[in-house]
Amino acid sequence: MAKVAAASSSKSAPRKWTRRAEARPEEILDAALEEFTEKGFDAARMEDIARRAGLSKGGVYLYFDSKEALLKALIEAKIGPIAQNAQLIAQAGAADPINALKLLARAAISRFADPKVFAVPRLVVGLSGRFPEFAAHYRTHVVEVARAALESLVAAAIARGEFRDIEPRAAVRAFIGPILFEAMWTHVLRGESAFDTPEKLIEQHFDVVLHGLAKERTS
Amino acid sequence: MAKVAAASSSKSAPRKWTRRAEARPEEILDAALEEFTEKGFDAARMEDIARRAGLSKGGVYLYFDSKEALLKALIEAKIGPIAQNAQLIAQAGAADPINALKLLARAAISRFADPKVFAVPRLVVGLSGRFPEFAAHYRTHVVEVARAALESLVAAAIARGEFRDIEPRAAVRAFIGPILFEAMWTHVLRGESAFDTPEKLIEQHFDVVLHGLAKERTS
Amino acid sequence: MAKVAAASSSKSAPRKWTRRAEARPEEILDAALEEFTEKGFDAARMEDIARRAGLSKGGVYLYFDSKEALLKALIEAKIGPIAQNAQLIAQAGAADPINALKLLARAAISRFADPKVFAVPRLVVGLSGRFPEFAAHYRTHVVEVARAALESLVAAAIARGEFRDIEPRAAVRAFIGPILFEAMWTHVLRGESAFDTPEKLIEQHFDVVLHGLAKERTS
Amino acid sequence: MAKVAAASSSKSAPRKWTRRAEARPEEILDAALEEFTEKGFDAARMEDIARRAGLSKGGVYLYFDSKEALLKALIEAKIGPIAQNAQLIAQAGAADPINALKLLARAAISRFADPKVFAVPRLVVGLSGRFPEFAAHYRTHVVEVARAALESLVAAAIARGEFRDIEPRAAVRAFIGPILFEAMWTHVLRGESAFDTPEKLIEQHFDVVLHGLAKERTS
DNA sequence: TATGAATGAGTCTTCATTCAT
DNA sequence: AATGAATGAAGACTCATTCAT
Repeated sequence: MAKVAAASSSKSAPRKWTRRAEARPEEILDAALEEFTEKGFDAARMEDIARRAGLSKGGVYLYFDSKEALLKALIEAKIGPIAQNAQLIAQAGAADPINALKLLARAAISRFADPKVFAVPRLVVGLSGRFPEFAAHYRTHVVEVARAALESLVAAAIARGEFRDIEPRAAVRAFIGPILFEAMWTHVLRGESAFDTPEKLIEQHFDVVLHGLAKERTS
Repeated sequence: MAKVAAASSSKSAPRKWTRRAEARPEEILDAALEEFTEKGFDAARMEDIARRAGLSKGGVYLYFDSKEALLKALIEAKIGPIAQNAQLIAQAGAADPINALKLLARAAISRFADPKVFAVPRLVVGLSGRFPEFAAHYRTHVVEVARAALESLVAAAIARGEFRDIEPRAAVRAFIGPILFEAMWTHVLRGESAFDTPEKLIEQHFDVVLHGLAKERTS
Repeated sequence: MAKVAAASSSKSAPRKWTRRAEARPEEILDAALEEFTEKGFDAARMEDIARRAGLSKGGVYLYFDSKEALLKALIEAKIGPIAQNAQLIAQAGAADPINALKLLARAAISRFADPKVFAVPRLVVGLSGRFPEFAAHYRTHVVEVARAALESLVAAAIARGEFRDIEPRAAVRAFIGPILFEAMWTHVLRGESAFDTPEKLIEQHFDVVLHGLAKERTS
Repeated sequence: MAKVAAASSSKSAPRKWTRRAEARPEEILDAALEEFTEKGFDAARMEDIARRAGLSKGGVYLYFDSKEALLKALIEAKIGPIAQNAQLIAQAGAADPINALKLLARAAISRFADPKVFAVPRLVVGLSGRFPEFAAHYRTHVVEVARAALESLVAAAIARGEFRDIEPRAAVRAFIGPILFEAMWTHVLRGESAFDTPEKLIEQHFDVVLHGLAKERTS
C-alpha cells in the first residue's frame, strides 16, 4: 500500500513512462480481482495476475508488497465507491423517502448485476474465515453505512405515515435480502434469470416488498 | 467415495475396532467442514483435518482419495438433509400454504442460525469460481428444490385468494432473501444480532414480509 | 530446534525406522556444515544440503524449521564440546599450569588442524556482520570461557614464579594468536604448511611463546 | 574493471559532471565495502550499494560489469596499499631490525583498529570457500609479502645476535598472530577491549612477544 | 487399519541485470 | 552519465500424497 501510494502520488513531475506506471496499480488490481474471483485467493497465481495485467512475475511486487497486501489493497480500493453512494443518496432523498428507496434499490440491483462489482463482496465472503478483518472492514465501511442510510429512510417514511410502524431494521433486511439473493443466484449459483431485463426485477421487487404479500390487510 | 462405500459397507465381520472404523468417514467429514470453514479449502491442511478427526495424516487417505474428493463427499453428504426437508414440508403443508410457509421459514431460520449448517453453503459460495460444478450441484439439489416447493406454496396461497396475484418467484425471493441476509450478517460479517431470540427474528420477518411495508394498500 | 529436540528425544519407544530418523539431524547438520563452508551460508542451497544428507528437498524441513534455524542449530551443536574441553583441562591442570597450557595448546592445534572443526568459527566470522548474535554467542560460550581458563592458568604460573609478572590477558593473546593465525593460513588462505608434522608446529610455538612468558631463561 | 579504467582515464575533455564521474568508482567501492561487511556479499543488495554511493540502481553498472566484478575490484583496490607498506618499511629498516619490527607492529595494530581496513581481510575470510581465488590473491599479494618482509627482519636480528636462533617463520607467527587475534576479538566478536589506548596494546604485545624472541633478557 | 517419514511439484518472493528514455 | 521500470532466473518453503512398517 505504501508502495501504491508512493507510485500514484507522484503526479506532479512529468515522466516519460507516464501512462504505464501511473495506470499500473489499477491494472493490477483489476487483474487480481478477476483471478481471485475465478480461482479463489489461494489458487490464483501471482504470475497469472501479472500476466493478465500485462507485466511479468516480478513486476507486481513493484507495486504491492505481497499477495496478501494486494488482496487488502483490492478490497479497500473497491469498497469506497459503494459505501459513498449509499450515504449520498440517503441524504439527498430524505425529503421523499420512498422514492429514495426506489432509487437506491435500482442502483443496488444494477450494480450487483455487474459481475465485477459483485466480485468483491463475494471474495470477502469466501475469505471471511481466514481473514475476519476483511469481513469486519466490509461490515463497518459498507454494510453498516448502507444499513444506517436505509434505516433512516425507512424511519422517515414511518414518521410520514407512508410506512406502517415496523422495525426499520427488519424493513431493511426485507429490502436488501432479495437483492442479495438474486445476485447470489446469478453470479454464484449461475442460475438462469427469471426475467428479461433488470428493470423487470426491480419492478417485481417493489411490487412484493413495498406492497406486501398478503391480499387482505389484517392490521 | 468408492472408498467410503467400501469402508462403510463392511458391516458383516465384527472386529475390535468396529466402532471407530464405522464412524470414521463421518468424523473426517466433520473435521474437514470445520477446517474448511475456518481456513478455506486451499489453506486448510490435510494433516489438521486428520488431527481434528483423531487420526494421522495418512489415515484420511484410507477413506478419501484426495482432498478434492473429500470436499466433494462433504458437500454431498451435508446437502441431502436440507433438500429433503424442503420437499417434505412443502407436500405436507399444501392444505394450509401460509402456515406451511411459516413452518418453513421457522425451520430455515433456526437451521441457518447453526454455524455448522450454514458452513456448507458458505463453502460453496467461496469455491463457486473454482468448482462451478459444486455450485451447480447445490443449485440443482438444494436451491431449486426448495424454490419449487416454496413457489408451489405461494401459488396455492394465491389460488386460495390468500395472497395477491404476484409473481411466485418474486415472492419466494422476498421470502428467502432476508433469511439469507441475516445469516450472512451473523456468520460471515460477524455482525451483532439486533434481537434477543431467533423467535423475534421470525416474528419480524413475518411481520414485514407477509404483511408488506406500505401502510396504504393501493391495489 | 524444537523439531530436533522432539525428534531426538523419542528414544524410549522402539521404532521401525530407528537408525535413519534418529541419525538424521546429525547427518543434516554435517551436510550443512560442509555446504556452508564450501559455498557460504547464502550461496548454499537447501536442496544440496538435503541431497548430501541423503534426503530430498523437503526432508530437511522435517527436522529444522528454516535455513536460519539450521544454521543456528549447527553453531550451537558444534560449539559445546570445544568450550567444555577448555574448562575441564583448565581445572584439572591447576596444579601444574605450564604443563596444562602445553596440553591445551596441543589440543587446540590438533583440533584446529581438522577442517571440520575449524569450519564453525570460520562460518561465524563470515556471518558476524549479518548475525551478530552468533558472534556474541560464540564469544560468550567459547572464546571467553577458554580465555578465562587460560588466564587463570597464566595467573597460577605467575603466582608460582614460573612466569614473569605480565598481563595475563596479553599472555593469552600471545598464546592463542599464533594458533589462530596458523589455522587461518592453512584453511582460509590455503597456504602451504612450513613443517611436516603438527608436532613440529607445537614445538615451535612453545619455543617462542613460552620463552616470552617464562621467568627463567634456559638457553 | 575494463569499465573502471575506461571511466577514469577520460580526463582530457572537461565536462560539468567531471568531479562526480571521476570520483564515482571509488565511492561505489567504499559503499560496497560497507554493505558487504554489514550484510555479507550475497545478502548485500546492489541497490543499497548504489544508494549509499549516491546513485541509482542502474548506475553502478556504468562502472562495474557485475556484482562479482565489483567484489573483485574492491579486493584488489584495497589490497595494494597494505602490501606496499610492508615492503617499504621492511627495506628501510634493515639497519635496525628490532626497531623496524616495532614500527611495523605499531602500524599493523593501528591499521587493524580501523574497521574499514580490517573489513577487507574479513571479507576474504568469509568468501574463501566460494572464491578461493580471492583468498589466494590475498595470500600472495599481502600475507606472503608481509611475511617475507618480517622474516627477513627476524633473520637480520638473529644474524646480529639480537634474537635467539629460532625459526623465523615461527617468530613471525608469534608476531602477527596476537595482532590478528585482537582484531578478530574487536571487530568480529565485538568483545570489549582490555586496555584504554592502542598504545597500551602495543606495549603489552612487545612485552610478551619480543621477550620470547630476544636473546638478552632485560627485566 | 494406522502411522508418520519421505517425496517433489508448485508458488511466492527476491534481486541482479537490462534498457528505453 | 543517469534513472528506475521491467524482467526472469533462482531458491526457500509448503503440503498433498505415497508407502514401508
